[in-house]
Amino acid sequence: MSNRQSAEERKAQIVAGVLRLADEIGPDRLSTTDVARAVGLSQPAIFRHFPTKGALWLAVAEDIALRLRAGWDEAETEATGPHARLKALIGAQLAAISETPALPSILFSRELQVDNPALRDVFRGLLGAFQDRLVAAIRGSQAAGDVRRDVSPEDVAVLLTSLVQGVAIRWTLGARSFPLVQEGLRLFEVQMALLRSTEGMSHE
Amino acid sequence: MSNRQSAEERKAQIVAGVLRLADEIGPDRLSTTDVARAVGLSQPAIFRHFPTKGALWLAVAEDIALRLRAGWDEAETEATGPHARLKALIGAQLAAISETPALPSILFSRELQVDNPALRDVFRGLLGAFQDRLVAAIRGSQAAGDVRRDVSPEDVAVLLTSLVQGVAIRWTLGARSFPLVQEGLRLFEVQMALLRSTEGMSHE
DNA sequence: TATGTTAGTGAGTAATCACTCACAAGAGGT
DNA sequence: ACCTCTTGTGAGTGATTACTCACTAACATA
Repeated sequence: MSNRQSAEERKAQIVAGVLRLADEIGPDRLSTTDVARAVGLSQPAIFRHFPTKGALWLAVAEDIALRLRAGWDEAETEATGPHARLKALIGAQLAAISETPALPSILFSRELQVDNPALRDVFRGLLGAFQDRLVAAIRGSQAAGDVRRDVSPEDVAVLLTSLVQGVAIRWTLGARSFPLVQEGLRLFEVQMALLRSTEGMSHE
Repeated sequence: MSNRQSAEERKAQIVAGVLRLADEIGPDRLSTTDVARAVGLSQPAIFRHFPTKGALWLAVAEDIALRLRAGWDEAETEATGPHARLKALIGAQLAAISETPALPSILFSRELQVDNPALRDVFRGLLGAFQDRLVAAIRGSQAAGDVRRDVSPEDVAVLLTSLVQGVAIRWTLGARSFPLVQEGLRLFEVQMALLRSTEGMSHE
């Protein structure tokens, strides 16, 4: 009846199924029965591949982390110049959310916030890593004279990640009725125009 | 054994209990049994006051809406001058999140995102109303020459709400290890300094 | 072809969920 | 004291949850 597959393939299928269902019915509503049906397995088969539901979530988080970091790497290697690098990083993050729309919800799921501290650590580390890359890119922009030097790179990084998160929240709550990446990058340019202003360049 | 109380008081107690528990164990993890125990009632007593759990959530949303709007009103009446008005609005929002820390989680709960469209409408309306107040305040700031006129007030409002949400996310994920209002207002001033830059004042 | 390993199943488990129902008891008016 | 409305309870409902167990069938290797 059912196709027998290698454990590796099955795990990947299950993780993909969780991500799809987390978006459709919510991360916390998600039951192992739902996952099994989505993948085309019996419910106990899930536990053949993951010892607990928490372990399954951890695998999902690691999959997300992998894809996010890959997106950042690609953005940074392809971009030329400090402004392009910043824009590519922001764009990569927006694209990742657009392709994995369950991401914001997972950030606030009880699984992450309450039940699964390990999951929380993974995402905390991810956000921190993104922040670090942004700070580095912003320092580059400041050195190139593309961003005024009288604001701390850390604060700028926070403003930019906030921008991404804010757009993502509006996108999620607004039934995803506008193109996330496009709107996000438009606002990014607005913010960058503010940061590029010449006043204060020769501070101190 | 248990204190008999008026329905009005009990409803308020139950709503307060939901808000507290939503923060402690997550909005979706929350069961009517938990709520009952928190208030000191039997579990069926909850359904004496609210016909369904969804109705209970709606009452919670209306309580939140009431308090948020009251905070905005107070902020706007007490503030003098366009800058103070903007700052007071942002501060009120930060304070509301700080006092009701379950707020961000509720925004992404399955109850709101999936199960309870009415709840979703309430919060969507709330966010829209806040945005409108911000836009009005920003127009005032632009008229007073406190904010440059070559950026659209709508975009500025989005940037500022994003700032609030971004700080709130960092605060939530970071185990609330920094003072939310203080850090939020600090970043607000950073952003306002960028928006105050003189370049482009005599546009058009 | 024989054998050990691994991916799968069907039938359960105890716990928990929102919600119901018949009934008890406090409070106010007369 | 009596009546009535309202707030409460104890016991129970069927549905759903994560997870287990005994067992089977597909595969790789010899």
